[in-house]
Amino acid sequence: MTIRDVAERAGVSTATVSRALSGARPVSPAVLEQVTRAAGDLGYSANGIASALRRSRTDTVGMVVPSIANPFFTALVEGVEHALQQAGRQLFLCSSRSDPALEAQRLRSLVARQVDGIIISPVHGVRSHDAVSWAAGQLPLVQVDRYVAGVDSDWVGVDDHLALRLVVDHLADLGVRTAAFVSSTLTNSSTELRVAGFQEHTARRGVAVDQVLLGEYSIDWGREAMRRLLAAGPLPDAVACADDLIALGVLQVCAETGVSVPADLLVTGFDDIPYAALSDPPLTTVRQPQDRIAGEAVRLLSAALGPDRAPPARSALAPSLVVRSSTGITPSG
Amino acid sequence: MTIRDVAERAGVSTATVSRALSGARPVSPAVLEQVTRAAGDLGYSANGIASALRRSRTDTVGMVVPSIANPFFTALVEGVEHALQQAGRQLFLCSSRSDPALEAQRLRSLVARQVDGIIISPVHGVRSHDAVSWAAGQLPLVQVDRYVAGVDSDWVGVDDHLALRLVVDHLADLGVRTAAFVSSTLTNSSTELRVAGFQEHTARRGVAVDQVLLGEYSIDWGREAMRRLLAAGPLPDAVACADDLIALGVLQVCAETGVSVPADLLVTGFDDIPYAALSDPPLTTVRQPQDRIAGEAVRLLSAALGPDRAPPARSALAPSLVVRSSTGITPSG
DNA sequence: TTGAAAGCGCTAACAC
DNA sequence: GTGTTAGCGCTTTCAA
Repeated sequence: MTIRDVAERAGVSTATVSRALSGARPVSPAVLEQVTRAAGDLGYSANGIASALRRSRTDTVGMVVPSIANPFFTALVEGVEHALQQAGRQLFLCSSRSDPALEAQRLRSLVARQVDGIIISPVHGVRSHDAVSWAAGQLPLVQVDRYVAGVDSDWVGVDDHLALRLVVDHLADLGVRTAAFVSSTLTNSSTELRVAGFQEHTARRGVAVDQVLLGEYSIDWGREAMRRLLAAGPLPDAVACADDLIALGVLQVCAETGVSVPADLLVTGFDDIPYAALSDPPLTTVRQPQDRIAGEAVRLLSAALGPDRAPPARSALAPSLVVRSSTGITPSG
Repeated sequence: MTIRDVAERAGVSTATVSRALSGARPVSPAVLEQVTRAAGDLGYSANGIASALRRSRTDTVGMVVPSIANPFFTALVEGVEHALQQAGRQLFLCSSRSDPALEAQRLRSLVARQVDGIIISPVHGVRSHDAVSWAAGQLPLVQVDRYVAGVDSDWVGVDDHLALRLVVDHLADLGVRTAAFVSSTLTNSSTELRVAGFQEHTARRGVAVDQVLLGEYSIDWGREAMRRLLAAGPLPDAVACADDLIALGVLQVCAETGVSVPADLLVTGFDDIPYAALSDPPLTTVRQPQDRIAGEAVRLLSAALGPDRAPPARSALAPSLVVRSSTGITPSG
């Protein structure tokens, strides 16, 4: 079932069928009618691979994220998919599973499959460099959320420095004098900026930094980190976390061990995933404008796909603070 | 930068380059070395589109799910991606956003892009029929979790009937005499089987069915349903939910309105998403063997990609009950 | 407006 | 083990 079958049935050339079906060039109404009918009768659907080879474009965009289980990335992916769809493009989604080697493989695969462009949230600030840099040299590429330095590409994400200012100011205003920070090992831009922001703003507000614990972005690491804080001696006034998953793990251990939040300890997260409002107690967190990040990423990529070469853009969008019970009034208080 | 450039540089034919790089046929060590070096020097990476056109296969599998924000599907997707990767295939992921029209469009697009096969969790038991049936006629297709009846394809999912037996027996054993069920509108196989299972097993155990509320699989619908139950008068002894998102919404409203779970009301979910253990109180739920479902789906698809045509397989895998505080002892009790 | 024909980059016969 | 060559299905010159 190829374009030739349709051409024969409609009594025209393959060129005419192509033009009629794609609408690329005008075709007489009578012929259009015939071709449309013939294609319909035959149940013809064009071979996108052949078309892509000929046109050397696939109308497909690849996206690589460290995890599709993390609701933050899920929301980002949904936003990107939606925005792309409106631009008539498809999304080819890959998970790098936080593994630079797998990430490199995914990028090679996307380039081999001739996607028109790539949106990536790189795993690692250093170990992702070569693969991302190579890919950016092959085709238009936009980094989201995290970025690797030294790659000539656009970036869109949240203003991490501002975000930590919102968190620390909120805690300091509540009278916090000592605070710990639980984050991921310092391997990418976002993480580094969040830790740096925490250090800077606590210093500015005269809040003593109790501990900075580095692990990974997961509930399990949050649980582990909270256990370590408990084992280390007297708790600080607050624990700020670099993402909501960590914070949810921290809250879970608090509930298990009888640490009352917020009476004994204030806890904050980052991302405002849907489950942040459902924990015990509901979590105060930083809301990222994911839809705007996704939309901007697609916009930048579309621009990069166009003819004119613009200099790399970096846009840091403003986050907002969502205050819930984990730093607020306890229900029984 | 094509295979011809590599061939010229290596001083061999394009066919030899193809053979050397793909390993499809033996090549002398010296030539292999030359070709590899030439390709490396040039930074050559093969054009997968051209290769796909020639071989008429893409080594790519398409997957369509109703939502990538639902952690249940996220876990399923991760499992499928992992299993495919081991089989040397890539995943092309699409979200149908629970919209049959969008789902049909995604299927058309996947077929046009010549994926080798499709794994789909259909949106709707009836309205997905035509598109899924058409796609199944074009290429190998496996349905997961949900299915549309009357399509000649494999299916893998959980044994919903058994699952509801586990839930109802657990509740009945705890002394529950009246129970409500909160689910999605009856539009697909899973949902129907869960409601039917609830009805049947409550009847068997002599538990009176208070109400069956049908909406959608979301936290918001869980909230809304619980509000309706509160407004309707005396609460039943238990509320069973058709998925964890609904149950989390129910629990949230309970917490807000002072309904003590499990003292005043028992609540159960379905799926055992990661957040089911983090709610207030932690949620008793049915654990689906997602990894096994994903693995089995890929296995069935691989079989369907092979030469021999087997009759459609239906495998319903056994779930297990995970008991947590929402039906257990209250911490203060 | 339409058709003939070239060719996108690759791989698989088929020869040697 | 290697080269020559045809052709996957489509789009797009070019000519009519």
